[in-house]
Amino acid sequence: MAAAEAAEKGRESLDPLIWKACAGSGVRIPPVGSLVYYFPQGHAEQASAAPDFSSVACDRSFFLCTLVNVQFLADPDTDEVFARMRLEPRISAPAPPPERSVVEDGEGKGDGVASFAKVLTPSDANNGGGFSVPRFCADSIFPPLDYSDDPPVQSLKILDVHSTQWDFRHIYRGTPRRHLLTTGWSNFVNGKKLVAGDSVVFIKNKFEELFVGVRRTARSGGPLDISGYSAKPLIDPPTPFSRAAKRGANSGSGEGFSRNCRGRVLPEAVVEATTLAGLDHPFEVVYYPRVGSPEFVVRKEVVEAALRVPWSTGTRVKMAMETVDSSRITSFQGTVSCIVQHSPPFSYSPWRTLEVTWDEADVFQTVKRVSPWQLELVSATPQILTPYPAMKKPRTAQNQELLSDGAGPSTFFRMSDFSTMVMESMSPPIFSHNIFPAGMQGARHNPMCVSSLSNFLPDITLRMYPEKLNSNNSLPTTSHVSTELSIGCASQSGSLSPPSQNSIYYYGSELFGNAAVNNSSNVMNSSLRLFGTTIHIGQPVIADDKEGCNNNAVSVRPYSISFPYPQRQFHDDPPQGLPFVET
Amino acid sequence: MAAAEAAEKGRESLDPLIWKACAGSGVRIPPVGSLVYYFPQGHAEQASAAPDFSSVACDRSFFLCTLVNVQFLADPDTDEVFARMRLEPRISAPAPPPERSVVEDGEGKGDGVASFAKVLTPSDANNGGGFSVPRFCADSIFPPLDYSDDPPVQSLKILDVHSTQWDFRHIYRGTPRRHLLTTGWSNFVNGKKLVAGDSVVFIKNKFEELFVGVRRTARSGGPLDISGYSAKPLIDPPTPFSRAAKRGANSGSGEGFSRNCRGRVLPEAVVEATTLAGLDHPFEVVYYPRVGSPEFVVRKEVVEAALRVPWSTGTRVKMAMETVDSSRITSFQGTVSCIVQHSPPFSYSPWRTLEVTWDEADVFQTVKRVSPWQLELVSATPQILTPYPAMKKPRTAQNQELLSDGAGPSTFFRMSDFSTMVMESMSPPIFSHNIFPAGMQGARHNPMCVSSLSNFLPDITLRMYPEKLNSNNSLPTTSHVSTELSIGCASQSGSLSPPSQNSIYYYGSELFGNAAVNNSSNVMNSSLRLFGTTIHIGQPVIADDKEGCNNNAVSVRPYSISFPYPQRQFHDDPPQGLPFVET
DNA sequence: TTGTCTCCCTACGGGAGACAA
DNA sequence: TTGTCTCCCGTAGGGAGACAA
Repeated sequence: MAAAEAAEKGRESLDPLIWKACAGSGVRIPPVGSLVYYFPQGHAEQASAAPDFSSVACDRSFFLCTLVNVQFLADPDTDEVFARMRLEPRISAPAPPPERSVVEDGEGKGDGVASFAKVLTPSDANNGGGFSVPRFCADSIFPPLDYSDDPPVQSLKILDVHSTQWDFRHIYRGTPRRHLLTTGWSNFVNGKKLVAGDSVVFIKNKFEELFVGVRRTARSGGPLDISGYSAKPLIDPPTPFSRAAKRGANSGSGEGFSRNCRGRVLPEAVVEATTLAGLDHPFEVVYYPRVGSPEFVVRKEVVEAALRVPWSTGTRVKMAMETVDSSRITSFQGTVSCIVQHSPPFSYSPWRTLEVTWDEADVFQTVKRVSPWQLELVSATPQILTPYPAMKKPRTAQNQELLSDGAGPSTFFRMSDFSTMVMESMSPPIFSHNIFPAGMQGARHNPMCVSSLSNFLPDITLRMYPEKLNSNNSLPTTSHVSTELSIGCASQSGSLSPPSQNSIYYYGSELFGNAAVNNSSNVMNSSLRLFGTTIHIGQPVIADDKEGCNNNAVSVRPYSISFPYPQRQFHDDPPQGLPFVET
Repeated sequence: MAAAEAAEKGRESLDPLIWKACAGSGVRIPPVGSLVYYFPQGHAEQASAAPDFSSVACDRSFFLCTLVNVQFLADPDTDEVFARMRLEPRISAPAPPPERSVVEDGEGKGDGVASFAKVLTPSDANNGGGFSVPRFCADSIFPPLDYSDDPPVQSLKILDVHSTQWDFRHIYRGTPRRHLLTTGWSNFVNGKKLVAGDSVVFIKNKFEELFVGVRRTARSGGPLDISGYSAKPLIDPPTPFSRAAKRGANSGSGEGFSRNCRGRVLPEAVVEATTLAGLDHPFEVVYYPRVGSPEFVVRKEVVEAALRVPWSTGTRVKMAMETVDSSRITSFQGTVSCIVQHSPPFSYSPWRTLEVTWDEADVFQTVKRVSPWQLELVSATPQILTPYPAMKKPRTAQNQELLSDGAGPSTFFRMSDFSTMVMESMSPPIFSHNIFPAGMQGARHNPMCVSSLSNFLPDITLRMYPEKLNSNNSLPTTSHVSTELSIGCASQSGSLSPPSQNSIYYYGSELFGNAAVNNSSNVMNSSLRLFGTTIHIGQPVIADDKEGCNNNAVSVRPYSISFPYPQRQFHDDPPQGLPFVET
């Protein structure tokens, strides 16, 4: 069984609310009983080495399943939380029982659970045993201090995910006054082997009991490469989860666990799960929630809704991401720069098929390729205020060469089986849209405007995604539109509006929680900047993984990086430039 | 396979000479290819909990095997050496190939290997990082210091059993001058988790390379109970060899390994080995050499020779034991006080059937029950100089009740199958003795003299052990006899002499090495003290394990404890009263 | 508000001779 | 000869305010 790989890990389930707080509020575990899609590619991203799928007879790259069981667990060595999910493949899709999962629901704060995460600064992790407690954390999570004392001080008893108690001295001192954890903190840092960049999560439940969780950063020394997934040459060398380093001081110096962002799951477990799924047998998967490791078990409705959207190069999108302190959700905006086609056996997978150039170039570029359901459309009708001089010659010819490469014309999603499933489960009204006339191939290659990717869709894809084509004609948008100067080619007005703003939001809120809804509204009511790319503007590109859309070609050119996100005022980003995704 | 239990332990074989030095010179591993007996009881003594033999169909309690392979290994966690032996059961006994094992051979010092063991004092283990190097160790093992320096000092690079190097500063300083290890010693103590009572073994090979081994004491806190083995209620609770205690400082405090004298071997491995042996399938066993854990894989000749000896209550015996510094072998003398009969399924086993009251009451009583091949006969004809007033009434009646308990009369060794094998392999001359007339049962219950146990042997046993009965008539002894006051009832002159002094010595020297021969001679030429017991005097007792010969009944009464063993002048016993067997 | 610095106090590690068993 | 003590020094841990980002 797949369970063997984590056989001795995580004896008992955690309180789901505590688990969720440790995992981060952005993590969505579908409710038990719901219909989900399982994506082996996403599973493989969590493996310590590249799984060898050559033995898998089935060539499907996603599997419709019923989620029959979820265990909320924690790694005994690293304290990282993970979920073990039992899945039963479903050929046909019976009506899913309407059930809601605590973890899928929004904040969990309504349950009296509050949490605060902080990325450890070098001072927190290295120096003489002190931890700077952000004021918000002290005020909202810790019991109130008696400020009539001088200095105000108290002892905190905090349980970790293994119910081991840690004692900390919480003191409010210094000039100016600040909250600190002193005695006990050093023990904790050593015991948990924390380094700068790791996060601690302080959690208070409705009984005012305190808990502490840990999120590990991948050890610095190499950028976290999660930009894309290629089935062949998975980068990381196998890092066995060795428990060595119990030797004397002279020998090994290891910490006893890997900090690799992969490495928690055995490659064999992925292959096994995929094999079992292909045989329509029940199987188990283990999911470690991490920023940059999106869920690979996703609600059926979420996936299918996302695939109804007419994603194309130049589409303006936004992606919700929780702040590092897990207190809020922020949206980041960008432009679809590339439609990725994976290598076999995942040619037909929608997993991470959209490559996005993010507006905030510095912090977000490491997550370049995302899956459609991670994105929301930005409902903007951008006004092209100034023509942008093309820095490079439009590569129309080259892209057409690319299209004619290989075996036949590339398609957006060539997954006929998936499409079939999508269509089976579609609600009738969606089918009532008009079919957009085909035959637009190569119609307008104006660098100032974006042709829909559907221009390149062959007939079969048009038949499979009728509503996508139709949506290209639906308008108008109701969102506020930025009046800031926009550089480059934004999506053409009227050609990118989502078919149904409501349906997008519905699933978006499913995916990202209620906070995301509120936040998205905020963003929509805020100013909106748009960036373009110099190359792929107006040119839908279907790129193979190996060929790729490398950054040289995409060439992001931010014009202005000041952007008033009111939501970020309480962020706990470490100031020394740790990549956002590592927190 | 039995190997699974130690699957990840001990990757590679050590140099057998280093292994032997770490194990102690008293350890004898039979040579590969030789015929041996395997005793599951001895194997079970090394298990972490009482093996459950109920599933073992075969009721044999020992197995004639060929030793087909030996690996000399070291535990990666504790540094303790152990041997993995592969055994092939043999129904018939072909001529064993004459081969000698390095480890079975005597000192190993002829190979240029020298070693010195020291029991760590509290100062060595606890205090501010120093180790008092005995002068002999510094002179014989360490490279010579340049005594013209002031102070003389050098750096020692010493490899442990995993080839990890440890650096020590060796200095000769203080008034009066003494050898010390300073810098590096504290690291070593912490790294190896040494405590007072543990031993370190410094070893020099013929290339003058230095090695260090570790022998662990059972954690003080309870006396080491290895006095006897009962199949049913094995005392120790299961102490899983957990690698926990990787947690923070607040939680568990474990060391990562058990200091239990049992605990290295899984009970299931013992059952598995016994099961396979019973099916005449090859199997593997792991043996951890420890004082008090005698070898359970013993050369066939050694066992059979020992069983030819007419052991009986009152027999004067001696047992060789190496000094704690492994530099010498010392003999301890005592009197057989009890013949133990085990509970099923080991009723027919010779394992630890002899209970001995040792002359040196304080240091040796913890090893009360021994196997015949661990003992040598003392060829003495003790003179009873003063009648000893019985402190307790002779429990003749009670003992006779005990004899009539259970299913029929108890026997010396009721192991018909073993006897058969012994007889098959016996050399013809041994069979040429006369059969002693039977029917002496209950003849003389004189507390001043010891009746031979053979008095109680039923006919079947007489047939199996003809030479034992015959030996009761063989005399005289040629040994020196003590003129010290002897208390209690010693064995009657003329009734205990061994049939062949030479044969006893031959196997004795096989078992304990050449040094034992020399040493034994020394002892024989020294004065000889004899002690008796107040209870079992003159009463051959066959006791069941559960009923036992408890100490209250046996009641050792030493009269004089000064005993000039010249061999002990260089001992490294810690002075604070650690039991001898724990070193 | 909070990250980092420096100061400074204390505890502990550990190296030395004194001294005694 | 060597176990243990006490002394004493150096370093590291860590708790405090200063100061600046």
